[in-house]
Amino acid sequence: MKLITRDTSYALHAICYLAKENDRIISVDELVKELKVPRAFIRKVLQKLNKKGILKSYKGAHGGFSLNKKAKSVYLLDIMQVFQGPFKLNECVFKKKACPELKKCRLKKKLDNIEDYIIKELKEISLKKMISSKKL
Amino acid sequence: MKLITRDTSYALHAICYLAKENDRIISVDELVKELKVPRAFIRKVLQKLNKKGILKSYKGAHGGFSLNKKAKSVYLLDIMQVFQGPFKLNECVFKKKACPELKKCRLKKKLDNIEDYIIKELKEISLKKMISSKKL
DNA sequence: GACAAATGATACTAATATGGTATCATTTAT
DNA sequence: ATAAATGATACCATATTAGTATCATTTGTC
Ligand code: FES
Ligand code: FES
Repeated sequence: MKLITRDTSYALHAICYLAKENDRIISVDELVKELKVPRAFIRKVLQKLNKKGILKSYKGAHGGFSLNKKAKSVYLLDIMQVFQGPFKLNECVFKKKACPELKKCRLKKKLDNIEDYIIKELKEISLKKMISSKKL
Repeated sequence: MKLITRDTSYALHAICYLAKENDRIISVDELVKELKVPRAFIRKVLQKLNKKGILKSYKGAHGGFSLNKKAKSVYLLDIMQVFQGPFKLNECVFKKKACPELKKCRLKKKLDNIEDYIIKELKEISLKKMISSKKL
């Protein structure tokens, strides 16, 4: 039961590396050397982040990637959702038909509360906080 | 990105039903009729819960299942872990070798904090709370 | 302009997890 | 003895995750 998949993990580490290097353009080659991650896989990850506007890409010789936003306005939740889609604790599914007890079910309400909390937490963690050396 | 799989969901609903019926022995047939869930699947789910000591089973004619614990001492986390294994936000994996920055990595620390929080939350939700009609 | 160095786009494969089914063995109330 | 139940297991289908490979396009440099 994991909340963060491999691609999200690679993305996080790549983005953290980029953030620490400020606006330097960094090639896939450099990232592969630094992070020891499969080249083809990380390329796909970076391209996706570029399409979502989190990274900027530079084509051609001496090309590469850099952050497209301030480190304090990139959030963990956003990165997770790029690769893992929207967050849903429990769909409350019984086959095809809508859950009959939806309105009075306490379980569903509890789960929704937890979901809201997790989302709030993940939204508060900015890239800046991640790479900071300060506590919390 | 879902935190609760289908089998956990079925388990929760079955267990809630059992809890509401106190110590009555309830057959798979009854559960299937009540919950409209695939018979073979729910059987597997119930057998697993029995092995883990959360349910008691009664074989033979008029057999079935009942709760093996007080509703206030069965927790959501336990049920989830029966089907989904131990909770791990992020394994911090770079291929086979241990993560080199494990000790100073802030990202890892943040994720661990979130993980701890989720576990704490899920541990606090007892079956009794789930089926209660009171708030929170 | 030729060329090399980079990313863009896309299609493919392999491994694992999830969701579900089927079958036969065993136990037990009647 | 028999029918009604669970136990144990093996199997199958689909989706997701993880990873690879290939060719097209862009761009700096000689
Ligand atoms: S989760 Fe749907 S009624 Fe409980
Ligand atoms: S998660 Fe391992 S060094 Fe950051």
